[in-house]
Amino acid sequence: MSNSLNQIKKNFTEGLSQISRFWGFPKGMGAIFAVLYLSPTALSLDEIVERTGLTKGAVSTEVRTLARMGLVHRSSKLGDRKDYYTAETDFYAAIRSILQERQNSEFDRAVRSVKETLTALEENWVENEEWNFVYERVKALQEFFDAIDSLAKAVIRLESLGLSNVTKILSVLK
Amino acid sequence: MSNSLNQIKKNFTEGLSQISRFWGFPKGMGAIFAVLYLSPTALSLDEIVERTGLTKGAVSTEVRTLARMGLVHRSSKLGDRKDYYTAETDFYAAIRSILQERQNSEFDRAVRSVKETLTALEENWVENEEWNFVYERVKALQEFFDAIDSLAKAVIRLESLGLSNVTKILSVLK
DNA sequence: TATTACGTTTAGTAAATACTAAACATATAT
DNA sequence: ATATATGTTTAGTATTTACTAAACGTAATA
Repeated sequence: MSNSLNQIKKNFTEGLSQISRFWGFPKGMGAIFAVLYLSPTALSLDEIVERTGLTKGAVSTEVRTLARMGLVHRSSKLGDRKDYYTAETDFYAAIRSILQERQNSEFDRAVRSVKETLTALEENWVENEEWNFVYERVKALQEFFDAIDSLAKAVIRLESLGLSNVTKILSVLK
Repeated sequence: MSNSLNQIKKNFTEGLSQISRFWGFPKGMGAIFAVLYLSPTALSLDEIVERTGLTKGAVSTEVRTLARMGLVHRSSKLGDRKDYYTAETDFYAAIRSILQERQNSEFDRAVRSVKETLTALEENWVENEEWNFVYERVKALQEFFDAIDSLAKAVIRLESLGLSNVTKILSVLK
């Protein structure tokens, strides 16, 4: 029965919605990506609305952030003023894109505040045990963040190298 | 002035709170970790309450999940029935612990649903173009998740090797 | 056995977030 | 110029999540 495929698609979409929520994104985002990912053709905004059950407004904004993350692509057909959307299928590229997105934003500001703590400690320096202790700890955290940062940058640089290769490399290390 | 150190600590705590929220954890968790991290001595639950401004209930539950993640450790002093808490300072160990925690939980269940989609497609197979298309896509996603999974497992295996070393290795690759 | 010192659980509240419905903006077609 | 088709923004609502206040459980002490 042909209905079976729709049922399967629905299950898949629900699964991706959950995964989306798990990573701290709205579940609607996962659903939108899922319907695009399973569609052989590019979909218009209204088609996405129809298949996800969300409203135009929600789809409009969420599809934009998906595009900014590089998980979907917006295109247009000649002589048709609708926008059309397709899913990115190169997930490694998408990961790079997401990491790059995160480089800026909230996170960077917060990490910077750790570095500021460090300089504040240096500038108002008082030689005593606790001051030393706090300084060492903050410094260690800052170095950790630096390491994370360079790891992220390294991953970004892996233009053509699939994540699976990285996995192989890591498994050789132990 | 000695007050300055408290001010610096407060800024630091606020920074970690934001970082915590950014990664999808309650900001209170970040605050709790921060005060423990900057304390030279182990702190009791009530001391944490005092320094974070949270209530006992909140600290009680959040300190427990921090402990489960391996980010703090619970200990007790002889002849004192309070529990005492300290921050984990080996962040690489903590990362491993968090990854391990996530192995189970929500995420795994969702990922499994993708695999289920795949078998559902195989079992109800209908030979046509769309069916093939959907199958290929779902399969590609499933392989991607597998890669992520083995990457996580590889990282977990890196007992003694610091993340900073991984960074170096990655930077050599490009 | 009653009291005290703790940690945990629970029931309710406040705050944050995702989403809806509808007004709006803009370009195209009539 | 008016109407139509489209995407966006906005204002409000519903849902979820973090947190509070207080009751509760439990073990140690008196």
